[in-house]
Amino acid sequence: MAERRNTIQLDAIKSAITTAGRPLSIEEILLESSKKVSTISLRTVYRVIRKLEEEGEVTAVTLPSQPDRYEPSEVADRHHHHFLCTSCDRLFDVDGCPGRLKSLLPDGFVLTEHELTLKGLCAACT
Amino acid sequence: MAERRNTIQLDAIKSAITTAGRPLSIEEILLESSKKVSTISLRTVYRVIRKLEEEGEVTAVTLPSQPDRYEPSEVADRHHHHFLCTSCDRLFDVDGCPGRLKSLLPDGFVLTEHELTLKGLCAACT
DNA sequence: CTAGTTGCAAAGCATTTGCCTGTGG
DNA sequence: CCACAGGCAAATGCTTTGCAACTAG
Repeated sequence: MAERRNTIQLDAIKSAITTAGRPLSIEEILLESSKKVSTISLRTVYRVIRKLEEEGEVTAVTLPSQPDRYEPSEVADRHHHHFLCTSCDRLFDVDGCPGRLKSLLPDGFVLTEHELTLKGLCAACT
Repeated sequence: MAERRNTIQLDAIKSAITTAGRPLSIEEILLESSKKVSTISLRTVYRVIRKLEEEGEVTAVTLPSQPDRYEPSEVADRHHHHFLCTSCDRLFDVDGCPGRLKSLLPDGFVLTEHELTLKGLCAACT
């Protein structure tokens, strides 16, 4: 049944996400895919992203007081952190990890995950 | 003009925040101060916390998908990070800092702040 | 022939506030 | 006597969706 159609909107959205090299917000995805399909709507971006998310193709990145951003799951699955530019509000991936985290813990605490968000100015905003 | 009254509610809230030793959510503050003033209302917690925040006595801690939590500004001003227990949902302060963060940055990026959130199980939930 | 798209209006949703009546510092 | 507390109901501020009519794979 589930006949799968390959629409230009789906294409534009997928391409936006994989090309960006950083997690994009719904608005950013809308903006970016508009360049290919000028009439694309916010509604469609939401619908497609939800579907890609369910299918496990994209993963959400959540920051405080910020809308979720999305990146390809294969990128998200590689352990990494993020850099938020406080000027242009764009989020970037940062490879590597400071390590030595367990030594920060109080006694009796067990560490299972951690999130590091760096903030400052990106190269374009410096 | 601003006649200042020292109510038992204000007392209970201040005491809850300073005694906890960790950032408390509005709900947690309500719960904790209820032990001293059983009739205290959510409305009052909000009103008092806002005032203390404006006066710079308490500082908000914001996490993704979590209500804000509050701690005394003197604690917040000492650079530290947080540990979120994924079982009891309580947030703890963690002293120290992994360092070596600048080396993670791409070229041309300028680092001004960073936030580290550790997650796992607290001593009580292990 | 239908999955997919649009566009807008409306629905979440969780936190925060307004208001108005009491009350206690 | 007036700043503050209490109790709801309602606003707020987003992000997300429902719907019904179109469009295109």
